[in-house]
Amino acid sequence: MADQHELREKGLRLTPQRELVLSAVRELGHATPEEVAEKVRQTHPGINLSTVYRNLETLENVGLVQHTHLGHGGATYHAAEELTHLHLVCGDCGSVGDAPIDVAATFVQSLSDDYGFKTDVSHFAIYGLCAACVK
Amino acid sequence: MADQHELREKGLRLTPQRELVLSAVRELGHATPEEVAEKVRQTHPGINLSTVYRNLETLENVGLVQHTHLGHGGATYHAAEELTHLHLVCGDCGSVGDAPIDVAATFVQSLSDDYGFKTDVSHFAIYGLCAACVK
DNA sequence: TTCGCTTCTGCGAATAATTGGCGATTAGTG
DNA sequence: CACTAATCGCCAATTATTCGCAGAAGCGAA
Repeated sequence: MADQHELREKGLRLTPQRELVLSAVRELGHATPEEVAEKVRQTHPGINLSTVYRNLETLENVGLVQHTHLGHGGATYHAAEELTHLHLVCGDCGSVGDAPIDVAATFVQSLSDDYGFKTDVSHFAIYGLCAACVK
Repeated sequence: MADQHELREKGLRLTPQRELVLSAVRELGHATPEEVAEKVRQTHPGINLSTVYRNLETLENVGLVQHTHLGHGGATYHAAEELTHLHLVCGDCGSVGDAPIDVAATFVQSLSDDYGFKTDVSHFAIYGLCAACVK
């Protein structure tokens, strides 16, 4: 596994739990801590929820994963690599759609030019109504 | 107070608590339920947190206030009238800046044209780094 | 003004989500 | 192989929000 490298390079110990959490996040795409825990437990039942929370936080600190707030209470986690899209959260049906970040390019640019605000497009959910619910 | 009208027109009973919650939201601009409760208690100490939560929800249902998730866990509430700006949340210092919604006009338009997604610009926080923290 | 129906409120318990403490375990180093 | 510090599992503690219920109050009608 090249995983070994990537974790250890960040100064982290390579524990099975850590690897499992990371790969669960990668496989799931979007996931809440609870969902990550569930996924991990499919193969390794003993893993504690606290451990999942702590590892998500650790992995986030070293930049391997990131979280987004999709509106409700809970955060959802992504692998850092695949943060190439925006989240379109439907306030009605709750679905989460994707759109390429390019759509926001000019918007981000204006915020930067006009306000000096550097938008973190990846950590940023967009609320509204999806096409299906608009009808 | 014209307040009487606006609440009763929506089919709500006009209770002191309700009015207090609404005016607290208006005075505070942004506020968490907790902050609203605190504000209200400055003049009327007996008011329960549950009541604040319930009234915020009720007021939201009739469109007088709205909530936004600014990233952490808690929601913050606004009066509906003043929802003419975006929230620029700084992930570093935690500050919440404002920008007129116009900045997002073309962005919103693209999402609508390309994805049929109707963005609720008012209920939508933007993450990033504020000008001060970028330096 | 009083009456009665229904909506609110206060209170306390119940839930959910997340965090923190602590002793036991284990990765990584020499 | 032994040692030290990071990490884990377990569980109690927080924090945020919701729920159930009995009593109080708003408001239209008599």
